[in-house]
Formats: sequence, C-alpha cells, structure tokens
Amino acid sequence: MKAMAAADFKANSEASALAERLRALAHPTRLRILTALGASKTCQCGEIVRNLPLAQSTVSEHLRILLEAGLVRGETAGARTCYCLDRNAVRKLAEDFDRLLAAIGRHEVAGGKARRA
Amino acid sequence: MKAMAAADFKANSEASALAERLRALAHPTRLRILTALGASKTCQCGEIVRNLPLAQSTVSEHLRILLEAGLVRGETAGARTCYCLDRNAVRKLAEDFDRLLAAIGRHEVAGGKARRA
DNA sequence: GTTGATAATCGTCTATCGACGATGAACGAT
DNA sequence: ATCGTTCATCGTCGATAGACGATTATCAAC
Repeated sequence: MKAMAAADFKANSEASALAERLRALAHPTRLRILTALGASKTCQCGEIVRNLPLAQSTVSEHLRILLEAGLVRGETAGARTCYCLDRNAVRKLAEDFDRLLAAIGRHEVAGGKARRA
Repeated sequence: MKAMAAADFKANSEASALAERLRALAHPTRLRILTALGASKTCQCGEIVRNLPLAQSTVSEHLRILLEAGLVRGETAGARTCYCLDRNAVRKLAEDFDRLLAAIGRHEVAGGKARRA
C-alpha cells in the first residue's frame, strides 16, 4: 500500500483519481439523486425529475456525471432509461476515501491501519 | 438518525452541508495539501508551495478554501502562518460521509446500520 | 402513421473555479 | 529605517460548471 506520506505528497495521479470521483459527489443534487436511487426502485429518470425543482435536462446532466463517475449504471429500454446505483462502486469509493483519510489522520490513531481500512 | 431514505431525498439542507465540505476535498491539489499537513510538521505555507508546481498565491487560495471548510486551522504568527490539520473535523467528515454512503447503500448490507457508522 | 411520453443532446447564458502576477501588510534582521 | 521574507489579497483571464429551453430520437399506444 504505497509507502510514506511524503511520497503521497508527490503523487499527483492518485490524488487526481480520487478527487475526480469526489467531485461527482460534491453537489447537493447529485447526493440527493444517489440517495433516491439507493432507497427505492426509483430507477426512472422522470421520477427523479418530479421530486426535484429542476428541469429535466438538468437532472439528465447530473445523471450523466454520475454515470461517467461510475457510481450509477443505466439501462436504456426503449424511450425510458432505468438508472440504478452501482453499489460496488459506491463501496469502493468509500474504501478509497477511508484509506485517504486514514493516511491523512494516521498520526492521531497511532498505528498504520487506522479507522477501518 | 433522521428517518427514511425518502425523507433524505427531500432533505436539501443536509445534502448541501455535506456537499460543501466534499467540494473542498474534491481537488487534487487540496488532497495533496491535506496529506502533507497530516504527514509532517509541515505547517509552513512556503514549504507546501515549494513542493508543488504552483504559484504561492494559488496555494494560499487553496489553503483558504480548506480553512473555510473547517478542515484546517491556521495560526498567523508574525509574517508566517502555521497551518495544521483539524483532525477532529477530518474525522467528523469521514463519519458523515460514511453515514451518507451507508444510507445510500443500506439495501445491500441488509440491516439499518451498515458499514461502521 | 400520428400522437404522446420519456430522456438525451445541443446551444446559450451566467456564475464560479483555478491559476497567475502584482501589490500590500506584517514581521525579523541588520 | 531599510531590507528581505512570508503570506494574504486583489484584479484579471480562460475554462468549466450548472441551469435552462428547445430540439431530437426512441418507443408504446392507438
């Protein structure tokens, strides 16, 4: 698992990869969409649109961003598209994020593992 | 701990608060700065600047964003400012993030707790 | 084949981001 | 009192984000 924190400081690619996925999450609307997708069978895009004070095109755009971030999968069946959460991707993001925060805060928790890994 | 996911779908303020802090993290440079701050006694701004291919003003701006997000604290002593990680804030962010992801993915892990809380 | 519904895409507009150089403020050293 | 250092702030610039309406494509229903 990498080496030292000093090395992490130099490693740009790793930080970029994580930052990119975080950026997909860092928007209230997208957080709400993810929550909605995780909560129900609400795979329909229109259903999401109906629950948000946003235009259809705007929601579609947010869904595209979540798609490109790999957090959501979409199956287009005819005119309608069914979106669903990629739970593996969400879990992987959670793990990577935890690992980063553990690396950042590892001086407090003492050991080399920290939190949950 | 709130109520149902359907309620979360409606709750904008909560999503906004988390999204705001995530946005502070969602930049490769800021991730690197945080890593550097967590790794060493590198509280000096100039030290960070010297390790990044960016102008001093740019780094200062990133530090300001991290400050406003509450992830970093800065003590100005004379001409130089000593930045250090707010480890409590980092941990709190990690917890909130975990809680969100648990809420999103709770259908897979069965129960109502999930992950680690 | 029309019509209606759904959703992606396009073009546009504004606001914000990210980077920079220049400047200014605060301090230590001489 | 004057430098040199350190850092924040300001103004500028180009690029991107986010929202919207309009348009287009695909399909079901009729």
